[in-house]
Amino acid sequence: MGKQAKTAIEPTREENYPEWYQEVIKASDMAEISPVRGCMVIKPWGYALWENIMRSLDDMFKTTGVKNAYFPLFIPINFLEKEAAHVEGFAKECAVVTHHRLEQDENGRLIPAGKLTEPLIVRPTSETIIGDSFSKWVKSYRDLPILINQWANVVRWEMRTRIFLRTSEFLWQEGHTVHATREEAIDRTQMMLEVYRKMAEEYLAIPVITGEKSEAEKFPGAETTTCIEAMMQDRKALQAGTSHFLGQNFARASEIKFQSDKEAEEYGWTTSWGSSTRLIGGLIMTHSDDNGVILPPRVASSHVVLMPIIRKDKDKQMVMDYTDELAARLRNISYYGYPIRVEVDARDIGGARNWEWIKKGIPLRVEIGPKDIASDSVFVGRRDKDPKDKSAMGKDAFADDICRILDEIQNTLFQRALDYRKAHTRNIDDKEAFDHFFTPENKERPEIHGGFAMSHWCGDGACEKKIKERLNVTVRCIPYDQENEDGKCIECGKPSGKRVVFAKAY
RNA sequence: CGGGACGUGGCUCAGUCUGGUAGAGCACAGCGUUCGGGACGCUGGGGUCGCAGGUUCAAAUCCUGCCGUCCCGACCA
Repeated sequence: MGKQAKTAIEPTREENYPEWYQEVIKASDMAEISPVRGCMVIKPWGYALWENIMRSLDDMFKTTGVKNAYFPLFIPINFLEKEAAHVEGFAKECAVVTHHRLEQDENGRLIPAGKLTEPLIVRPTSETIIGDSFSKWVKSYRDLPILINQWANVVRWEMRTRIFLRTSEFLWQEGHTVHATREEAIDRTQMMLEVYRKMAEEYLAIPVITGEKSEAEKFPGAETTTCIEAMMQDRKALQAGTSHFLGQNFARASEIKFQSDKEAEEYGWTTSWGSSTRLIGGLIMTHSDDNGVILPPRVASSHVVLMPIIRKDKDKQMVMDYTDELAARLRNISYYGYPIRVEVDARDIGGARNWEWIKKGIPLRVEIGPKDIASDSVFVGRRDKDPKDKSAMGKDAFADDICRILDEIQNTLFQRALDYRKAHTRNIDDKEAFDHFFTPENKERPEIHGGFAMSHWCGDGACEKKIKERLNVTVRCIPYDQENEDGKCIECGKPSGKRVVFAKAY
């Protein structure tokens, strides 16, 4: 009769969202903070999720003709210097390597010796180092387009870190392309944004708004930055992927030039696009509840856990055989081209076993005991339903139906998230209503409030800045999917032809 | 980097004000009883009290510095 909490995670989302987030991750065993400031250890349950995300994205990239390559972790400082806006954007958060040797002092302490004549930065992003290679690879229009992606770690020395959402080191992919024409580069930017939208919505079950960033929010050095924006359960916006049209800015900086079919020397048109382990943070904050993580089946670390229930020693062999046989059968089933991922958990640790898997977010939990076996059935719990809501199914029916059930869970999660976003998205045309929307009732301990305000904006950075200073609300994106509509800027009242998404952001 | 809170077994915390043998619950291991159940009993393992100095006969406790975590801000995927 232990002290049984109402929810597996404390505090609840309502009570303290940021702390809930930390606790959910801890309880799921996906990752932990490391002894290194701002860095995380991604544990197997979290890394499996990342592997599935990587695999799906990688397949999609390759379908569009992109090939993988790898570029150095270290970048000479003068490479970064080449693009002015880029310098301004990244210089402050660069980790710098200044020495190449350690020597022991009299106390046995290791002291950096061997100062580098040219310090190196640890890549915060790779436009410049990849641009250097591209400048050598591109001679003629016949060499174009160049379509490259790398899976890598990057370092941005952030002031404030949050596991998965903003860590000093994080894992990501960065795609870099060069094209002969502006139009082709813009097409590529859009194409990759669509890959991210698809990844978010169809795999992670995170509904997103696609659009363009404002001048203030765009990538340093980009001509335009496009993005996917999602609403978390605290109603803040999370940028979950970006695709940049870089114009000729980086081509000029890195001397990416080619001979056109008209025999003229021209600068290439480049793009870059990235998504990171932040997606995992977004997934957690979109779907998880007060009992822990909920993983969408298409990227879930595992799909189903089989939990044999063994009451008496004499049953043990029989129950285990039945379980192992079902595990093998399920592993032979293909779900979107890959085998069903099955865990068998035979630990005798009581109900804690069941709750562990709930907190880890596995889509399906299956209990298998002598009673079930007698009727050739299994006892199934779904993570998109209440923990107590479990039901018996014929074993064959379960195996035959598992893909459909997983899809059902996938769809439920997406629909739930979409409904939530819709419920907290408003068209707001009145400044007072706008301010009220973004102001918590309780200023001391702000409750979950606000959401996405679809409001008119004149496009002036000054208005954007005023709103940010007053409410800490920014233009998250200028959505593509909307009709042009005349209105007045929510801040200054000047005419505007479009609504934009205003929200507090991660 | 500014403001605030905090740092004691894996986790949550007591002990700090008033210096005097490091504690509890949960978790973990063993045995037993239970169990379609986030069980119960007994036994046991595990902590140089974030780090480094200082004061003192004596420091988790007092002083100084540093490091880290969380929250709010500035910055950002």
